[in-house]
This record gives sequence, C-alpha cells and structure tokens, in this order.
Amino acid sequence: MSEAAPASIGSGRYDPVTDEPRWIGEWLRAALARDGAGEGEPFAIAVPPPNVTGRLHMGHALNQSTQDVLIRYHRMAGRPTRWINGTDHAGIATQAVVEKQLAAEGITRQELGREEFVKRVWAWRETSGGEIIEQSKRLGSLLDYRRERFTMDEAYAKAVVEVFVCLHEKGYIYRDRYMVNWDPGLCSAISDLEVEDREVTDSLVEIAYPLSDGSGEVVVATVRPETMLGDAAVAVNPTDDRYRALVGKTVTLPLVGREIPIVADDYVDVAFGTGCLKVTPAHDPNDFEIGRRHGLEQITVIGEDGNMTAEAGAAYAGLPSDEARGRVLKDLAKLGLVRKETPYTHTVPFSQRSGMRVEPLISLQWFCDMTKLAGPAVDAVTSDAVRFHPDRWKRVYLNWMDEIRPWCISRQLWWGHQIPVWYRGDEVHVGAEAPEGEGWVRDPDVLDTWFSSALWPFATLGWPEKTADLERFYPTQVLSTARDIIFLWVARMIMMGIEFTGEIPFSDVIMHSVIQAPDGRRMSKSLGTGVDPIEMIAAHGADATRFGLLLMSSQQDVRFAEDKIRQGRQLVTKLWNATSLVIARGGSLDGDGPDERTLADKWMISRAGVAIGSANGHIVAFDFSALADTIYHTIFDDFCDWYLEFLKAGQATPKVAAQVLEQLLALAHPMLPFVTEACWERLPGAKGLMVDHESAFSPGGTSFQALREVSYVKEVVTATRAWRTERGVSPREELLGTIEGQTLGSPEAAALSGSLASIRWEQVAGSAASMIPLSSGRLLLSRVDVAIDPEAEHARLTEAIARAQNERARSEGMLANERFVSRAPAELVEAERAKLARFAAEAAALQVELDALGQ
RNA sequence: GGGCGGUUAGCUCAGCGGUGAGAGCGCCUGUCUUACACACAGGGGGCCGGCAGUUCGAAUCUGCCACCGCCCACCA
Repeated sequence: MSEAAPASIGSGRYDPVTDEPRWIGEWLRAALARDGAGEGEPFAIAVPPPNVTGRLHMGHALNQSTQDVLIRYHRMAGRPTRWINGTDHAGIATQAVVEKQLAAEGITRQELGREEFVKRVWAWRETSGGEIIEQSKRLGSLLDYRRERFTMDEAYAKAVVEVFVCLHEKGYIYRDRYMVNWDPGLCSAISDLEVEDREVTDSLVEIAYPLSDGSGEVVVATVRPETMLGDAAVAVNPTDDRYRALVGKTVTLPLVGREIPIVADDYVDVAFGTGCLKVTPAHDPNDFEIGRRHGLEQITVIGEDGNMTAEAGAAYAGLPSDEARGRVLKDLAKLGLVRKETPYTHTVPFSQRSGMRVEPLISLQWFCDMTKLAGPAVDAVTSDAVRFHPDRWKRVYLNWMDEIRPWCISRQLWWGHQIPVWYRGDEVHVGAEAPEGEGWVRDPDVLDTWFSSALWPFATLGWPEKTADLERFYPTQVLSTARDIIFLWVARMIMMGIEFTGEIPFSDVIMHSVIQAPDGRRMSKSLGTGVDPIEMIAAHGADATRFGLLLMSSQQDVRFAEDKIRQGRQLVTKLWNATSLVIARGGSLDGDGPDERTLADKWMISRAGVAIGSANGHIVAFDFSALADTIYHTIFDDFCDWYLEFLKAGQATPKVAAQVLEQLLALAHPMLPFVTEACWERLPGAKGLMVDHESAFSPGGTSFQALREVSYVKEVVTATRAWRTERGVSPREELLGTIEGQTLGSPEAAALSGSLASIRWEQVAGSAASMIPLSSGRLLLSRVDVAIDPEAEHARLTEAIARAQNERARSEGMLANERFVSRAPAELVEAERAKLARFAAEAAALQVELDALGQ
C-alpha cells in the first residue's frame, strides 16, 4: 500500500465514509482551474434549483447523480462543462418557515410589517438557507459552487422584471377579475397546477325554491348550501321537457328574498339530481361561466378570509363558511324547504400548498395568456428539437400544451418578486421603478415562484445582458428532473426560453424515476416513509449511494432497495482491493520498453474495450442503470474474477494490469468519483486527478481471437470446478486432462486454463476419465491416483445423455417444421442445424463413454 | 370520464419478436486459496397476471379481462 494513503485507510480496508470527504476540495480546485474552459463543444446542465428551505431527499440524490455522471463524463471527454448551480426562493415554503419562527416568538408577520418581514427572510436565508448545497457536495456533485445563483438575486430580479414588462407590453400579461383557486390557508390565489383533487364525502342537499308567481317550486341539489345566498339564477337544460315551460320565469330565493331567473343552459345535466342547477357565479367555476353567458350578477357571499360577507345577509355575515352552512340548512329546514339529504362522495379541489379546501372565488389578479407562448414550444417538441426520455412524456407534454389555460401569476404573499406595477388613482405604470412624482403605490402582490423559475436556464447565465457565459453555455444540453413538474416548470422554461432568447433552453429532457418507499408508498415526511440519502451516505458512502440509486433507477417508478446501495458498496470495496493487488504485483504505469502482452492481457484489454463501447452507448441513451450494470460486471467478473486470477497465476502482465485498471477507474469515475480518485492516487505512475483524466472512454484494441479463446478457457475452468465440487475434489489437487474434438484453442490458452483449473494436459484414456461435453469438443478429466467411481460416472453420463437427447429432439422438431426451414432467416436455420449436429455428436460420444464404462 | 405505466425467481428489478429466460440480494453446499469472508467456488429456484389471436417462432406484437399505481378532466 502506498504511504500516501490516509490514516483512515491504514488498516488496509477502505472506508468510504471517512475517506470520501477529502476529495471535494480537490475537485473544487480542479474545477476552478478549468472552469468551463477548453476547445470542445460546451456541455451545460442547469440543475433544478432546490428550495432554499430544502434538504436533500432521495429524488435530489438520484437526480444529481444522474447529472453528475453526465457532467463528469463530458468533462473527461474534454468538453468545457458548466453545471449551473443555485437555489429557488420558494415563496410559499420559505415564507412559511420564517412565519413559523415568528410564531415561536409570539409575533405575526402582520405585526412585524412587510419590510421587516422580508428582511427577516433574507437573514434566515443567510444563516440557514442553502444547506442542501452542502449536502450536494457530500454527494460528490460537481456543481458550479462558485456561481451559486438564487432566484431572488438582484441580477435575477432584473431578468424577472424585464420578462414581466415585456410580456405586459405584448398584451400577454393582464389584470382581471376572474374566478381563481383561492387558498384560504395561504390567503392567496394559487394556480390550477397547485390544486389537487381529493375524494370527499359531503352531504348532497336538495332545496326547494318557490316560483315567484306561486305556481309551484323547483328543487335544486347542492353540496354547499351556504352558497345559495349568492345564487343568481336557476338553470335547466333547454331540451328538458320537464322544465321547458319554466324558462323565463323567476323563483324567489329563500332566506334572501331575491327574485332570480330560470335560465336554459346546455351545461346542465338532465340526468343529475333533479335536473335543476342553482347558479352561483361568484363561487363555482362552472357557474361563473354560466353567469357570463347569461349576464348574471356575481354576488360574493364568501370573502377571501373564508368568512361570509355582508352580501350574505345580516344573519350570516362574518360567520365562517362551514358554520354558515349549518345555519342555512337549519333555517331552510324551518321553512320546510329541505327536500332530501343524501351522502355524496365526489372529488373536490384542495391546495397542495396548505392542504386546505380550495375556495373558488372571484378576485382581481394578474394573469398570463399562454396561447401565443405555447405555439413555438409545441413546435420545439414535435420537431424533436427537444426530446423527452422516455419519449412517452412527449405526448403528455403536448396534450397539456394543446389545452393550455391562462396562468394566474399573482400571489398574495410577501416573499417573492413583487409585481412591477405602480398605481396612482386610475393611472397604472408597469416597470421596475415608480415613475416621477408623488403618490405612486406598488402592487402588493408577488409573482408565482414558478414565474421566476421559468427563466432559470438563461437568467442564471446573465440574461438580459449578453454575457460571455450566456454565449458559451446557452442553450444548455440536458435537463433532468422528476415528471411531476413537467407542466409547472419544464413546459414553462421551454416557452420562456424560446420567447426571450429565441432558442430552446435544452435539447434533452430526462424524466428520472420516482423512488418510492420500500413498501411501495410515496416517500413522504408526513407518512414517515422517507429514506434520507444523507443517512445512506453515512452508512455506505456517497459512491455506493450514487451507484445504488442509478442502478435501481429505470424508465418507471421504482421502490427504494437498500440492497442496490450495498451492491455499490461492495463494488467500491472490490475496486479498492483490486487496486491493492495490482500494486502488490508490481503493476505500474511507469517504465517504458515494448509491452509484452499475454493472451490474458489481450483478452482483458478487449473486454475493457467492449465495456467502454457499451458504456458510451448507455450515456448517449441516458440509460444509467445499464451503465451501472456494465461497470459492475466488468470490474467484478472480467477484471477481478478472471483477469486478476490470471495475473496471480503468472499468466498476465502487471504493467498491462495497471493500464487496464486505469481504464476501468476512468470508466467508473463518473459514477464512483470518490473511490476511483483514491485508487488512482495509489497507482504508481498515476498523474493528476481522475476528475481531470481525459479520453477515458476510448477503448483499446480489440482482439476477437483473444475473446474467443479465453471464453473457451473459462468454459473449461468452470466445467472443471463443477466437476471437482460434485465429487469433493479439492481445487488444489492436480488433475490430468485432455480435450478432444475441439476446434478452438492454442497452447497459450491451454496453459491458461491449466493454470486456473490445476489441470496437467496429458493424454487421458477415455475409459479412465470423466467426459464433460463443452460447447466445442469434450473435456476428459482424470485424477492422478484415484480411479473414477463407475457408478457415479454411470449416473452422470446417463443424465448428460438424456439432456443432450432432449436438446437434440427439440432441435430436430424445429428443423422438421417445413415452414420454419422455409420462412425463418437462413442463418437461423443454419445455426439450428449446427446445434443439432453438436447435440447429436455429444450424445453419441457420451454413449460411447457409457458403453466403455460398462465393460 | 379520458390517458399513461405496471403485473417476469422468495424480494427489488432487467430483458420487449428468434425458439434452451437474466442480474443483485436472499437461500443451499463447500472454502479463512498469501487483494478482498463487504470474499471465492459450486448449486437449487420461474406454466414471464389470465384468456384469445397474429406468426415458422411470443415473456416480447394485437385484442379483451383482472388487479396495482400515476396523470389529466367543470358534472351541481
């Protein structure tokens, strides 16, 4: 072991948990030295900015591992890379954190005042924000830590204002009194995308509304009786014969006394309830539309505070709406107007933010019309300028874009980008600063956090200034994220990117797996099902965690399996130990002179080449699970189980072993950055850091001859080991062996298999030996001084014959099928014929053996 | 109501027309073989959710059904 190895690994066993952290500083220095410089085609990724309040969860860990593999890979390939780093101000989440803090001190933000409150949020951000950035370092993410962006930075804020003003000038952004999703918990409007439907069992109440002319009544059904105070009409379907005659008449609204019309509207479902619909334009999105169609009054009876307004009448004003519901029902019952009450299960909107039931109401808000922005963003995806991986998300995106609706962008919060609009009386000014003169008041609302996030790929690079960074790294190449923000974020970035830079912001969108809890439920803090990646790192190391997450990831959701992380840990340990062996055997990258390459060397170089070739393919296809698998099996199986055994048997060259190890370390580095640095550091002759290692993924020469020969060697060795195990013969006991009827192989191959299987190749008499059929030819084995047990041999041969006959019969069956012979590709038929010949020969040879045994 | 994804070894997942179905873990049997017992060697284990169909050939394609999960949607 090298003296350079740190104390933590002095025992000889590698402890990733203690060794890993020392590399982060080295990488930051290396990144600093390079800093996106270089000749090649730049490669950039903008990290999805985590909330400043956030802590690294499993999704982040997988997502960052994915991106880090790409960044390191392209960096090693010599491309100038930039992994744009930063955090999101996360309006609602951050405001909530600070409000909670205030609550602990016994004050509200209202008591503090807006200016002081915002100061407190900034102060919080300085001291506690961005912990997740430190956690990213521990994961090994090669983010651009020197340029950490924040969506509330001054420069970023400028970009936000620029975009707002510009969209306003174009007429896309407008202010309107419109039905919005009101979150009573937040006391703010929220967008459609922040609403989730939940199933709830309410009571469906049927209420009689008397006709004003006294000629009868109509019965309406509702789950929210309290909204009847704001009813503006009763609607029936125009085709409904039951009510056709009533259209144009009026009813007198109970408890209120208002006379409201009966109108005809297609929206009404004849089959639902009584076929009569009460219309409350101010408190239901459908009723709002009906109201607009019929010019109905919008009577707001529930305020933004969730309480009944004065318009609800003196008896109810000021009551919380659910209390008012009971009161209204009671009062209606007293009048004998409640006709029926049945439990009714349906879906109702809830706020994802506060968890409160959304109150649809009419409010003065800012909106952004998305239809014009959507056009080019649709084209970008249909033309494959932006590609989704897996590509089924393309359709999901396009479907949503086709029916895109106006986006409510104002929020009644204090933390965020304040809307750059100023009012003085009836005057309105849009811009970053108030105009000259007294009395201008700024719009108190802030923008939806996603409005600023939508600018992330270019605002982080200095836009609207024409910076060198923007020139060099925009558009970025890859965006990797979870599918739940495809509309919230991805679609909007594409729209804004095209609108403001004229270019698509990224060309490949990777939708990584959602990692579920081991039991299949969603990982969530509230359910207690979350698994903390930082704990995984503390237990198994960051390399193992990265490897495990990428290995378990796929094109679909997966359950978290700690097994995979353990598998990564084992690979890490294996690499370390393999390095020790190579060094102990004198492996070094120093020294010159012509390399002598044995068959084993040529084989290993070829295997490494094959692995590198498929790894390159997996990177291009963003198949990180397959990449992990390739790395694992190349290191475990090819390198350690076979090649290093050849090396120990004197059949491989230490120098070549060191060279191949270098290749494998480079191959594994993007996925296992820490241990590969640690191993590289120890390898004699290694220069620089692995993170800077260039042209890592270029395969050496491939020898198909060596691949074929060693494949046969492995077959011989494996068959011999099985033979030994079967009869309890020690691996060290030398056997005598002969191969007959084989077409492969060379003296060097024989030496290889002989050395690993402890076989002395001598002519062995068939009757004194066991015969083992191989893919080509037969292996005869015999112990030196011990005769074979005829009975055991008889049983074994009988079984082997049966197996061969079985295969032979299957093959014959296929070939007897004329349609197979005539329609299947010729080479397949030929291959089947060869198989048949092989099985027939095998069966015959074994039969001869069996007969000889009997004599 | 519409759409998408899943159902393969005890567990977590690959494979997605070429006919003997794979990995990791777990299990069984050996081995402390001087890199590694976080190891090595050998082994057992699967009517590839069900039913039909297409095909010379289906775990792989098509249709229907059954469960499980997700997304979208204005039915009071």
